[in-house]
Amino acid sequence: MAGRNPRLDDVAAMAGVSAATVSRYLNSPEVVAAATGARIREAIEKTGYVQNLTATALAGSRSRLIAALVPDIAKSIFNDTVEAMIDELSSDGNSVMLALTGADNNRLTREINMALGRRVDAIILTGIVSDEEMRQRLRSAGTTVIETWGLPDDPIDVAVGFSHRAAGEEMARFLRQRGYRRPHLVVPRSTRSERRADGFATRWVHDGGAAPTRLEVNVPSHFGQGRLAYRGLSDLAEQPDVVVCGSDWIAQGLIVEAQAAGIRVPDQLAVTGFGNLRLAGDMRPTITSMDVDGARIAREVMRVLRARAAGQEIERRIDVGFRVIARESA
Amino acid sequence: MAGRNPRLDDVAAMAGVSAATVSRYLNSPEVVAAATGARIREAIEKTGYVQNLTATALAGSRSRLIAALVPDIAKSIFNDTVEAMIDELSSDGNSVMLALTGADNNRLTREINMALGRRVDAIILTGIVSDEEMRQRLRSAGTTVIETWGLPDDPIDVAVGFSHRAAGEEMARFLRQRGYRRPHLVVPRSTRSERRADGFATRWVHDGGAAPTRLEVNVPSHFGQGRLAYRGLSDLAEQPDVVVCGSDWIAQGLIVEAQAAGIRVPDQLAVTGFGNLRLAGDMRPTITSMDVDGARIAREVMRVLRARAAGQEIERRIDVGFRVIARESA
DNA sequence: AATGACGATGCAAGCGCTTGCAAGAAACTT
DNA sequence: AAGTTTCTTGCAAGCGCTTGCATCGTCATT
Repeated sequence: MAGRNPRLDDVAAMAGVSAATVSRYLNSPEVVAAATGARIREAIEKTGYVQNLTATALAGSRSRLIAALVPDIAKSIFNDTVEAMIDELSSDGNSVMLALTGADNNRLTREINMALGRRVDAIILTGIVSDEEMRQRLRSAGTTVIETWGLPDDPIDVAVGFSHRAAGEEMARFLRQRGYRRPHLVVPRSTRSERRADGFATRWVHDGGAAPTRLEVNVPSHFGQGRLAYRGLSDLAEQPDVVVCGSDWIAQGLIVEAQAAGIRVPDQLAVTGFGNLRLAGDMRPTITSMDVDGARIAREVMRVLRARAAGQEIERRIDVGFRVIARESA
Repeated sequence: MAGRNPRLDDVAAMAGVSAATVSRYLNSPEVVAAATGARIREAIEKTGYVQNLTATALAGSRSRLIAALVPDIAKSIFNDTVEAMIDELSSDGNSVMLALTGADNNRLTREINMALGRRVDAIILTGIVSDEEMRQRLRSAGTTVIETWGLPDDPIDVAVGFSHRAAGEEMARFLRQRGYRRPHLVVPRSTRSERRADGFATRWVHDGGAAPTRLEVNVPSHFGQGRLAYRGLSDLAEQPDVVVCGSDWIAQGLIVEAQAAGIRVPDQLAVTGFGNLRLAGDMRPTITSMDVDGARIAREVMRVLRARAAGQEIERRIDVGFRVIARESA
């Protein structure tokens, strides 16, 4: 090797053209003459040239970098969405900066600043940014900002998701119709889960039921919390006939604990989850859950991004809906 | 807003210093005089300046961008490691480009090129790059390359992991000592799993056992494959007394299916997993598994990165080991 | 044959920051 | 008080690419 990475100039010199032409060939091959293109291709091959995307980003107007901020990836309901997004984005020639924000506002702030500093083409948020100052900051940054999974009334920029409240209501309707009468809610302490629980309760009462009992659990949720939730049932004055869990993990943990105690699910106690994770369909009994099409969210996000790149207008709120998946557990 | 983002110049002008001084303040505050620093800080505040890290990367020698390539994140045993790494890296002021490679060599190639193009400071690989040409390419790229989870004899650059063969041997020793006699291996089609299975078989035979039977399953592994594996048992001439699964998911799927068929675990059939995922300790029965300290891997990776950044030498192979976690299932 | 129109390429001015070198000011030495 | 050393800061040349404008053939058109 010549000691340093080959540059555009080197390729240009070898192909006998100017750097500008090589640049054009790289970005829109159709504008350079076929013969020239062939020579350039050959020169690239020979020199082992790799375009320096940092320089490209600085000189051009796009960075082809997208920031995705998620709470976590170890046990997240969003992973399918995130995975699908990363997949699609990179097939489109983008790189994805993944940042974890946890439940911590400081980290969110730090990562948003980082993203802004890298001049990303878009910031994809999962979960809700509640800090009003930060929302304002993002609005004025002039970057495309996509909030996912939720569907705020007034998105920062564009939102792709569904109404958690409506999802809660739907679950209430479903269980009521199945004949359950005493639901108990296990609610992770996250805005979204709480909203679903509220929707459930409102609807349930509206339909003539008694206000459901409710247990709050910490996030991120996992099996252990389901077990805890099961044990918590004994504190209740009246035993529920169905436990509505904020995630499939909680549901599964609760089922395991119930079964260990000799309780038959769903005969003696029904259980529902949320997220329709793989495990929901694979455990015994299979778990009744609520499905959100993560891949669909990813696709809509891509549609927004492409529209923006092409300078087209796009609706600000995109509802991808949800649906109850009835299985054995309720 | 003035129509465009504020630049270093703007801050400099407002603070009454040159751009160079502001740059110095940003990168090593201690070299600029305290009073000047204060003025600059104020100017930054007022203008709302956000350093353009693209330009920083181009002008400087570091990009503070790290590429992490993983097979997937939806159902990966690596997630804890990846999460811990992203966490630590971003506290250190780096951004992480996460790319998914699947099982597909083309995608790996594409993402490595992308990373090289962005002039990342390091590439962190999870899983094994088997393509010799690619290994060579990475070697000559002059970037820090860290292979994780595995421990090849001849790393591309640095490797942080453990010997899968040794892990397999250890499991064989453990089960033999517990008195099991007829193991059956459920092996995902990945180099690492196969290596563990080979280690197990070799050791088992060496210790006087009969060669274990073996079932291969596709990756990525999940509960469903465990169920399949359970059903596959009936094809065996002789029934095993313990099933050694390539992942905790497979183990759990198999247990669920066995229990549904009325088989008691571990009395009638013992099961082991791999990865010591959360679920291993949370299901009933709890699953005997093999633990790899993902956070430790992340820490070692960070140590390598810091050493490199400081220009220090570092060992090329870092063994983080593993250990059997004995629980109820075997 | 003269005139446009058009396609292909080159020129050169950035994009916003870093950093080696040098100079002026301030603080010590002797 | 002159000579050193140590701090601070500014100058200016990059880092490697993109892109508006200009140029120059080449064809098609009249």
